[in-house]
Parts: sequence; structure tokens; C-alpha cells
Amino acid sequence: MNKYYFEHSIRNMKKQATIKDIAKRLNVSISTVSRALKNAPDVSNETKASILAVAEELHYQPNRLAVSFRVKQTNTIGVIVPNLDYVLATMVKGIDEVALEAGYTVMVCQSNESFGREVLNTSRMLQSLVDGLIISVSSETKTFDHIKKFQERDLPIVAFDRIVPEIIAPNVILDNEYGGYIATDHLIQQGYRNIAILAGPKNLGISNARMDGYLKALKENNLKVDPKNIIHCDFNQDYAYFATKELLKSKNRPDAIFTISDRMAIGAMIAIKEKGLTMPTDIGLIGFNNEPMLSLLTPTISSIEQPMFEIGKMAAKIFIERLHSEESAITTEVLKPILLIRESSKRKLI
Amino acid sequence: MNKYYFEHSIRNMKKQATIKDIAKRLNVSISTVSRALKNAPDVSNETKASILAVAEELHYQPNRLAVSFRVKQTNTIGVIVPNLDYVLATMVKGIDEVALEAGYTVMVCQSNESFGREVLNTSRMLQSLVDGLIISVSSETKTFDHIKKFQERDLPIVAFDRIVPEIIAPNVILDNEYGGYIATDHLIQQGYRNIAILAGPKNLGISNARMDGYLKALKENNLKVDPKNIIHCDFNQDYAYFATKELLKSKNRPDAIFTISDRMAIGAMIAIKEKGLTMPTDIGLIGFNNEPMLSLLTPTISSIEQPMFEIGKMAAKIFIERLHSEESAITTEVLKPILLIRESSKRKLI
DNA sequence: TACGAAACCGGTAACGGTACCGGAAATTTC
DNA sequence: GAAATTTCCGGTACCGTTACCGGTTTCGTA
Repeated sequence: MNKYYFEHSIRNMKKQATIKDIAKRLNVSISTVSRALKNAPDVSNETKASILAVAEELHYQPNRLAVSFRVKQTNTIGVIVPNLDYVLATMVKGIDEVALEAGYTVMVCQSNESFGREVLNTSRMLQSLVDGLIISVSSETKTFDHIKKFQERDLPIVAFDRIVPEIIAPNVILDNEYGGYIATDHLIQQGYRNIAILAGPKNLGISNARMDGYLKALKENNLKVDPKNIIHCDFNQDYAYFATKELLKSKNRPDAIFTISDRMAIGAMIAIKEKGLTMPTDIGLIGFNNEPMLSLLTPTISSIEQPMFEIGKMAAKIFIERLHSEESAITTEVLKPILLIRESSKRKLI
Repeated sequence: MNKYYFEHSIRNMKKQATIKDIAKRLNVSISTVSRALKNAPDVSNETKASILAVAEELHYQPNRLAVSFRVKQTNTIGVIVPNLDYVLATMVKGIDEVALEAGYTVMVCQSNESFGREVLNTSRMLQSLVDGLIISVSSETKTFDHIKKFQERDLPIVAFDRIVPEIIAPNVILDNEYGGYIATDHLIQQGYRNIAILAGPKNLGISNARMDGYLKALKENNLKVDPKNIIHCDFNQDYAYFATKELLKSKNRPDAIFTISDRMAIGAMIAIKEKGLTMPTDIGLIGFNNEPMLSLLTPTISSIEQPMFEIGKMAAKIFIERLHSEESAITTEVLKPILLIRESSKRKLI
């Protein structure tokens, strides 16, 4: 009746064979069994063989929990992502790929872009002793004590995709500035001159980086920056729609739009169509991420593709290296995106 | 020289405080501390308070690994999915939602549609003693020993989305037959009479169920079934494209197509456009899943929407109930999909 | 022959908690 | 005022495995 009462239901689990059972069966000590099982050198081949045989026979399965507890290592990597959209899911798949191969289990948690969730997840992971963390922080996250706790315990961290300077750890990211640059430069090469950018939330690192690329491309091509052409809005189709609608009202309307995500590009596309403008002749459009739907739309939409899978793999690779070495330089891996030209921005023949 | 290099090269694993430390500090026994920490009744309020205070002061964090090891319960749910596409990712989010709230941690693994991966994942999960499994099996999976191992250990299992009769466990699924039925019936109501179905792999449960719905709708409307109108092919845009191309060649070509996934619908759409036919006048089209892109295409494509989030939540809910009760009836929760009518199939005014 | 070094194996103390058992002190009951 | 309860707390045996410290045996070599 007490509410503190912790319920451990008594279920009749079929008892798993342990090294003790094997030892008893062969009249050897558990130490010998333990050593044999991990192929230690100081066990004769005969005993090793017989132990292996009995283990097989009893369907012995090592109790990872006991081992982890004993050696204080779980062989588990905690992965925290804000969500599992196309981009992040693919990155997680990359992490999974190399982690699995290296013998690690991956524990994926979604923070749902919520700081509270992120803290809860990290705390649970810390308690269950993951060996470290690969994280892409939520957009809400402004303080980092929950992450520093890992570092206090000397557990490695790798940040990827959405990174922040406050996390002192190896980073794996896209060259977002370069992405913004090639997108904008491409528009310029196609003859667009009055290029707007839908730049995402103001505080977010990737927003700023992509915008820096945009600015750089304008500058290199001696185009002046019009503040009215720089719109900050949420990563969101609807916001982008309204922002674009607004943009197109002005009499000096932009002749091309670069959106820093594909969802935003779609919002922009809808507004453009509503206005009766056609792409690419009246106006150019390019997105970011290259989500699969883009090539299905009319017109097909240009975009910047990031090597998502590789970013994930790289993050896991660096993480595992970090785990195995004492060295701990803070590196930043920057992967290059590539430009995919489709109908929405292709005004000139090549 | 990087200023962080120095900080990090020192491996000062700050030792975590344990209940032993708290006990020593207060000159009480560890049992008392243990009880106080879980708010057991047989500790006086004063000692309880002082223990809590010291715990706070030492930044005590319970070692979940030790507890799990001791009580043979990890408060972790293993979730295995074939991939993390839109549908499954949303379902996983549903699982996450209720699991987190109930104090469970979720461990998500992707089998990548590979049987070997699935076995590896289940085996790792079994070794690290998850409390049970919520699984959507891979399309490759034909044998189920790896899953039976959970049941031998009396660990609960819930199957969702992709279920198979060989797994004797509670199921949470979409009413796929109903989905197939309302899709087909809708086409018939719109005046289509020669309706083809792209039905997915032959052995897969959801394929067959959706096709059953298709057949039922035809029968109820006294339309005869033409075997040439039933095409089995992979869940895949390209296959669907070629299959549709083939279908449209015949002189008695179908006047509507029901594809059991949206990806297939897109393949079909491309073939239809290539042939110069227009939707919905010349031919009707309806997909399944209601992926977000459908409303962006021209024409917008009708589809069947499943309550993905609810399916995930339901699976987790049932799982947790199962965990807490000895009862073990094999139930099947069937959630209803809904019909979303868009341009591709709307030939009549309502 | 003897002696040191390998080679092989056993005993045991941890790891951090939990759960039971039992017992002393405080409180109630008759 | 003694007996019967409560209330509160300490002691201890685990859980499965590993790491360390020894101790035998075997074997090569002086």
C-alpha cells in the first residue's frame, strides 16, 4: 500500500547458465572458466576446449550486466538527437553501422527538441553508464551542465550536426558555410542578382554558417547585401510560406531564394506558385538537405546534399578512437556538401 | 597549443559517490541509506532527511547498473525496427513518449531489413538484459528462434506494425484490410471500375491484408477480380514504376491504381505521366501511409493515413502493462486508418 | 640431480546495491 | 508494570564476473 513500494514482479525466469555452472560441471574453478571464455593465454587448450564445449551445451550466455558492472564499461554508446527526421535518421544509421561493427551497442534517444528531455536522457544514460555520448543538441539547449557531467566522469563526447561552441569536444559537421556559398554562387552563375535567403532561427549555428556562405558568395561577386533579403524564421514550411509571400510583395522583389532547408523551400515554392510566378524563369529556388521528395515536385527543386551517412560514420569512428586512446585533441571534422542542380534554379544551359 | 588539450589529457575519473560514502559520513549502515533513498517506511524522518542532504551534497547518483544487476531488471525496453523511415520513426516516437513517462529507457536498434542484424541486435539486448522487446520484424525474417529466446526467459514481447503469426505475443497493428477496403471502395465510389493493385511482396502480412480489403471492396460492389490487375512487387518506387508501365500497356488498361505504399504511388505516378494520362480524369491513384510529400505533388495524391503515433503509444502501453502483470492473454489491438482524398482520385464532386 | 621458469589453475575479494533477518529501543496495551 | 507491538536500524548474504595473488605442476637446462 505504500507508494514508495518498488515492484519487482517475481517471474519465473528460466535460469541462465553461468560460469559457475560450467565450472561445477567440469570440476574446475570459475576463474579458469572465465579465462577460458575470453581466450586468455594461461589456460591449456584442452581445458579451453572442454569449457567451450560445455558452454555451448548449456547455452551459456555471458551476463553483460554483470560484466559491465564489474569492469565499469558497458560497450554502449549513447546517442541523443533532437528528432529522427530524414537527415538525422540517416546519420544515426551511419553511427549504428560503425558502432555495431566495432562491437558497441547504440542507444538512441530523441530529445524532441526539448531541453528537459535532453537532460533527462543524458541523466539516465549517465546512470546506466554508457561509455560516452554522441550528441546533436536540441535547439532549446542553452546550458550545458548535463553534458559537462559526462566530461567530469571522463566519458568521451562527440558532437555532430548541430554543434555549439560550449561543448568542448570533437565535432563532426557539414561545411555549412561552403554549402551556403555554393548554393548562392550557383544562383549567381545562373544570372540571378537579387537573391534572398530564408535563414532559419537566428541563434542556431548552422543557420549562421549557411548565411555566412551566402554573404561570402554575394561579396565575391560584388553584389550588395540587401537586409530586406535576409529573413530569419523557423525551420518550418508554414513560416517559410508566409515569409516568401511577404518577400514577393515588395516591388523590388528577389529574383531567387535560397532556403536553408528543404521544408522551407517547399513553403517558398507554394508561395511562388500562388503568386503566379514560374521557376526558374521568373524566380530561382534552391533548398538544403536534398530530401528525396525534391525530385518529385514540379518543378524539381535544386538543393545542397550533405553526406549524412558519412557524417554519422565519422562521428562514431572518432568516438571509438577516443574511447581507445588517452589522447584527446579537440578536432573538428568538416565534410563537404555537394550541389544538386535541378529545374528550379537552372536558367541557363550549361 | 590548444588550451583544452591540457585539461583533457588528465584522466581524473572523479569517483562517483556511493551509498557507502553516505553511510560512512553519517555513521549509519548502508542498509539504512539504501532504504532512505527509496523512501522506505522504516527509516525515521530525521535520518531520512540527513541522508538525503548528504546525498545531495556528494552529488550522489545511483548506479543503475548495480541495481539492475542485483534486481535483474533494467527498466529498459528494447525496440527493434527494420529502419527509421517516416512511419516507423513516428511510431518509435510514440513508444518513446509513454516509455519515458513510465520511467523506462528505450533502446532503439535498426535491423536494416537484415535478418542477421536483427539476430545480432536481439542477442545483444538479451545479454544486456532489457526487460523485454517491442519489435517490428524485418522483411527477411523467416525464423523466430531469436525471439523465442526472450519468451523462454519470460521476457514480454509486443509486436507492432509488421507482425507475423509465428510470434505469439500481443500485437498492435493497423487495420490493414480496412485500409485496403476504404481505399478501393473510394475509387469505386468515384466511378472507377477496372482497379489494379500494386500489392507489395507476396509473403508480407500487411501486403496480404491490404489486398484482402481490396478484394472485399470489389466483391461487395460486384466487380469481378482480374488477376492481371494484381501485381506483387517490392515496396519500391522503381519496381512500381515498371509495374505500372507494364499495366498501362495492355489495351484493357486499369482506370485506377491502388498502391499499398506511397513510394509505390510515386513510381506509379511517374509512369502515368510518362504515358500522357492525367489524374484523376483518365486514371485514379491512391497510396498508403500519407507521407507528407503527397500533398506537394501535382496532382496531390490521395492516401490512407495510419495513426502512427498512436500505434507506438499503444504498443508501449501494452508492453508496460504486460510487464507489471502476470496475466498474459494474447491480444491484438487493431487501429483504424483514415481515408484522405486528394486530387489524384477525386473525379466526382461530393 | 636440482633448480628456476613457464604453464596452468584455484581461491577470493571486490563492484554497488538490495532484501531479508534479527534485534534493541521506544511505545502502546492491558 | 509487564507484555506486546512498533519503530528503527545494523549485519550480511548475495547477484555474475573479473582481477589479482598465490600455489602446483611440468619441463628445460645447468
